[in-house]
Amino acid sequence: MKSDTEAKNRPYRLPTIEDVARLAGVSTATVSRSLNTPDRVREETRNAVEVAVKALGYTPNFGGQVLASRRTNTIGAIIPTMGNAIFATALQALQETLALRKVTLLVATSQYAPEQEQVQLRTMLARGVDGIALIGTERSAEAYDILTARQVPFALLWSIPDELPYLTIGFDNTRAAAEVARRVLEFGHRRIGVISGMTDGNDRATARLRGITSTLEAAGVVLGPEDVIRCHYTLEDGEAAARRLLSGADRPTALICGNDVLAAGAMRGARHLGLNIPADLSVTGFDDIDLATAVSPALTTVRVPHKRMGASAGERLLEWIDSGHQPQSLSYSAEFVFRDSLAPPSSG
Amino acid sequence: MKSDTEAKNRPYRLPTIEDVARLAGVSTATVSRSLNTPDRVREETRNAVEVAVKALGYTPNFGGQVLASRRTNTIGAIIPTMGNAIFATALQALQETLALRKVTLLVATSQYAPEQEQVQLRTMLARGVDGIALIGTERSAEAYDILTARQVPFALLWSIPDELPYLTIGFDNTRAAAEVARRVLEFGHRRIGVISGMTDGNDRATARLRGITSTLEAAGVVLGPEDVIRCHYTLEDGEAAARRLLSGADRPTALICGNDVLAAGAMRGARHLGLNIPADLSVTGFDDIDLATAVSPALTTVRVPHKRMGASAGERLLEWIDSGHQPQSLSYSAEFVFRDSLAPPSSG
DNA sequence: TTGCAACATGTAAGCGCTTACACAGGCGTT
DNA sequence: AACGCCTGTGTAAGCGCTTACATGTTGCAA
Repeated sequence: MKSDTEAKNRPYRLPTIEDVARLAGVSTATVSRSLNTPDRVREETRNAVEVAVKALGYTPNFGGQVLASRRTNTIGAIIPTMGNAIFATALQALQETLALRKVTLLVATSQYAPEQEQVQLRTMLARGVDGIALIGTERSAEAYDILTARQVPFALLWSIPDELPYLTIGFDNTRAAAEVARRVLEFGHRRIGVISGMTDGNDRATARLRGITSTLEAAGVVLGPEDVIRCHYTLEDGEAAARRLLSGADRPTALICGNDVLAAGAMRGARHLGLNIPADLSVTGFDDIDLATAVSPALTTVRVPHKRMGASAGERLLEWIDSGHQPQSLSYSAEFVFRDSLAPPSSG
Repeated sequence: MKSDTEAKNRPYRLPTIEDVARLAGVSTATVSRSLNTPDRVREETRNAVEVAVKALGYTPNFGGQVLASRRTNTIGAIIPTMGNAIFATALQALQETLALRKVTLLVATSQYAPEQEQVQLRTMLARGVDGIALIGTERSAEAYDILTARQVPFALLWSIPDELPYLTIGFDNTRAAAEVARRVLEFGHRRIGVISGMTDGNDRATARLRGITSTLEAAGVVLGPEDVIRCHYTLEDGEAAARRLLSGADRPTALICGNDVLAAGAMRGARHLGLNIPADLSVTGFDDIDLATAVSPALTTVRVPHKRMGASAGERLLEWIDSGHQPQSLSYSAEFVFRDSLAPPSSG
């Protein structure tokens, strides 16, 4: 009975290192060394092992490897969503970097929900990842506790240190957003609406909003609560927010948006209201994803170094894992990108 | 010396199942059962174990678990790129489905390159994934050999069986593309350009192109080699292709594109040439990603059941893994979505 | 020739978990 | 009262690999 069942699932048992050793006429230790540290083995022996490996179609068993070496060669990443190309692409850059080093990427999404993130975090740690990449710095102390208790190397992307002792690889969201606001002001706008992402639990959104409001206020443009909308990051949310902001009597002449998706949504909303961009309304985004140049007029936005952050995260994490020492944090700059969606307000 | 080094890396050794067993006053087998099959353990015992687990902060060691159970609870997915939201979102749906069952997702991208895919495939198998999701059906016999030799459950997404005995979860690309062509013809277009993705190694692109050309030909519209451009799937490629197709003397009045990204690129190209859409030129896409409604006019396209494919892939793979039997393939329908980018040609 | 590195390989002890099997005790049936 | 069965738990044998240590070889200096 039992052998029957077994036969159904695994007609032949996969070759083990022992099979290879036997066929090559060496010990399992030598096979292991041949595969992992080839330079510690005589060429002749190495060849014999290689032949045996090929003949049997041997691949090391992952579980055995992990158990014995205490390494999974796996890194985890938890991002808010794959729906936004900015994260998806950063992830791809990370994965490509890791692939060069034979490390694989475990991914999960949090949907911008801290509890979700924590669940995923736990799962990843249980999977024994050697390192973890997370977006942003704002999360529960508990989450950080889990991380540090396990002594797992981790990198925080997208933000720069808030005096945190952790490895961060990011850019100054506040400053970048402030520059957008400054440019909008420079074009002469005074009635300005802001479409921000949800700020709770999201330090990037918070930082950007802070950059915007403080810059505007410094210029004497004070935003009322009805001038700022916080919403989720979808086209529909952006559109709805724009419609609301534009429905009042004293309509804004410019909409500063928390990211390109919201901005594209806002543009769609404005269009539906019969407004012309940028003649009747200027719109700015943030991220500079492809979408920014796919819409018309193209979006004024901020170019976020997403691929570089993804790639660097991979490099630094691997460095940390190998050396046992936390590497230096990294701060990139985000570049303002001027395009046609921003223009002076029509004299009205 | 040795203990020094150890101390540096791991001040406290992580608790093992044995520590838990000792503290709870039971055997390791009972701890294991408490955790994996709680209903086989008396409540009282289970509680004792739970208390011990909490007290020690115990998490099962992944390597040990894998080695003993011959299961990694990990599923791999190899997609062409994360850059296109259609795949990123499908992946997210897959991941969410798996998360419900405590299974994690390993991801990799192939950049539409079969060799790349095969490398990634090997890596994933070496990681001992319990199942694999791949896009499309066209790949080397060798790739299929690897898969079947290892007897790893795998699902092919996005296409429907080409008489393949494998688990496929897809839709009829040919038919969907044919419908697009039919609609374009219905609107009266006769001068038609096609911007297709690269067709080699890409059965979806091939199928779509076939659907388009055969439908057009059946209506007496014969495409010359200069009317069809095959390019990569970026906005820029779409734009460049459109410029080329639109630069000739007898300009097409409609452009049928292999996906929404190409279509958005084509729209941008047309705009730069001073053409008005849809008055001067109709454009159609494929996928119905957010981008399709972010551009103006909104794209006529085909709604691809990407989330459902992702989710179903997860379910069927898990089913296969658990039961040991390959589940039935699944065929979804792809719905034509009419929007403003398609209109009759201007009488010129 | 001898002694001693340096190198190549083998031996065997785990790594932490799951699970087949054995066993004890309680229950219902005959 | 004897029997068999079910339930709950323990015992212990692996799962396949890495690696510290031991052993055997070789080459070279003394």
